[in-house]
Amino acid sequence: MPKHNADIAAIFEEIADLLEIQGANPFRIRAYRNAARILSELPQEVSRMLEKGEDLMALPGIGDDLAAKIKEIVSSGHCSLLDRLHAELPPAITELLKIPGLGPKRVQALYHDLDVQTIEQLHRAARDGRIRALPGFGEKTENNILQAVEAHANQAQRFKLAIAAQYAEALEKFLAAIPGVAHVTVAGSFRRMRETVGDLDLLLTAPAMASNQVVRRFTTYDEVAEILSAGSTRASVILKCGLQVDLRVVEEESYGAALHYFTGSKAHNIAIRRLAQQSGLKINEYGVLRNGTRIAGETEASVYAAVGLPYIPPELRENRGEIEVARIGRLPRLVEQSDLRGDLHAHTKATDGHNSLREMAQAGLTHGFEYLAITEHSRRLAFAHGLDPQQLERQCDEIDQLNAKLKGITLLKSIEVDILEDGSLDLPDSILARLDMVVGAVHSSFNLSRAKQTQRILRAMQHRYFTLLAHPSGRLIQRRAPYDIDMLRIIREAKVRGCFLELNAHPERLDLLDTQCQMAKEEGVLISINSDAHSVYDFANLRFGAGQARRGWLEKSDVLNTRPLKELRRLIGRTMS
DNA sequence: GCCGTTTTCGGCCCGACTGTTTTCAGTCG
Repeated sequence: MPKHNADIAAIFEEIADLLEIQGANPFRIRAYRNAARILSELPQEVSRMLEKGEDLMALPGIGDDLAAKIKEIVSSGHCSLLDRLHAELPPAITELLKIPGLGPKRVQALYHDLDVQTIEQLHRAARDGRIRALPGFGEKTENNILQAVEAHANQAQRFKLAIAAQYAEALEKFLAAIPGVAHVTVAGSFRRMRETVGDLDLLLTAPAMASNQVVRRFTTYDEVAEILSAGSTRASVILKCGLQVDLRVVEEESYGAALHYFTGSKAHNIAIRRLAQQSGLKINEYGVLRNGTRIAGETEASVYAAVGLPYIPPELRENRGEIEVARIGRLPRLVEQSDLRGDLHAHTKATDGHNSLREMAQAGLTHGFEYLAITEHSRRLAFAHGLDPQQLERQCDEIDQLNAKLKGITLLKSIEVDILEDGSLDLPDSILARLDMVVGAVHSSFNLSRAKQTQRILRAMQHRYFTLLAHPSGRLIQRRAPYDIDMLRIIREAKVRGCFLELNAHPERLDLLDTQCQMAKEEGVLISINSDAHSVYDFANLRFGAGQARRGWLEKSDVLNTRPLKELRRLIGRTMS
């Protein structure tokens, strides 16, 4: 069984959980969690790195011991430390940590005193009133556990960014209207534009005297289903939709420090605070302090400046090397949504879209596009009314006629052609030759082996008219795993063939992943940030695509559709045989 | 368990809220 990075990360997470219950050194536990995070974000497989004889200790947070453990897991399929821990503690016990309110100490006590090993046993113990008798527990804690266990059954999922945005924006409006409130900012993973968010972190500024009142008002928001906690400066609630919202109120002078703290990521914050420590400073959510005296904190930039760094954009704050490049003045100038001059993936009602060519062109114009590629599905995708060669011919004629009348925007003749299982394209060269560009995509046979799936896509990219690979990994967030492919080989082939990869901005896709964007950038392959619009409203999704691109460190020059039309035509116009 | 402008030991981010006690541990973000 090949071990993927995610498998190894899961083993390290489990080790961390078990060590925590045993009361091990917290920094040792952190080392395992840190390694799990590093591995799950790593774009290449460590098993492959080992095959190639690369040194795992070059990875941040991986030292002698963890490198040896990774080797052991890859070669033998198991980890002796985990085996030993399983012999010492019941294997299901880490499940108990997922119950809100239960941490390692309480889980340890429940196991030791009541032999609670599973969530079912926990439920019974709480119902029978046996928990309240334990030292450090009480009636209230027991009740909370009971409720948390019952809520765990239909536990809250992570929310896709676009969905969270709807709740966030409504809340922002509500909060901004509260007397005394100056700033309202959604921080946390939402501000970092992560593809899904576990909760919303809202930061408000208000005078200290008003703080209490502001928190109370927040808890009366119409959509609040449950108040988890509410103090004088912070509160947590669950909305009716199941989304948790954490609110924090600070004074204006602390806005920057609080925003930095509340935006995260945790790993980034820890690294920044460590830097501060090294120069005798302390950073908390109220400011940057030297010997107890505030020296910065009103803006985020002032916090970074205090530790000798330029402002780091939120999307980069994952502790994936951004601090090191900031220190040497090499931060990327991240691409902005407004840099996009066009969109290279859109459908009309000729197939499964909802608007006409003209309506899509008009909408493109209002989004400031100079060009828009029309990319219907091809005949293989019958359920989407995919076009056959004759239908595509007719659409090309229509586009030519419309282009003669349109001012300020040019429609590009294209197609989202199916890449068939053997890597051939779903339409003949005779019609592909007439197009401005060819977008290829996989819509079937998702479960091929890694070798076959990779070969399939490589072969498609070798086609003389192939221009752009749409949604390269095929994953649907929380619904469908990516197909098993060697993305680095595909990116390198794109470089050789002079073609491009898409970052599909649809909130369900956001495909390429951020780390894969970074990989493409390093290999010198341009990315096209496309909406995959099926209606005039979908161009708004480019916001999420731009966010993902920024998380992938992409600059304007790394993005194909930041180019003016003339340059774009030169780039997509290559014909290789 | 990792790591080094505090270099091979001795540190490792920091504060709010809750519940149980009565000064603090546990949990969470």
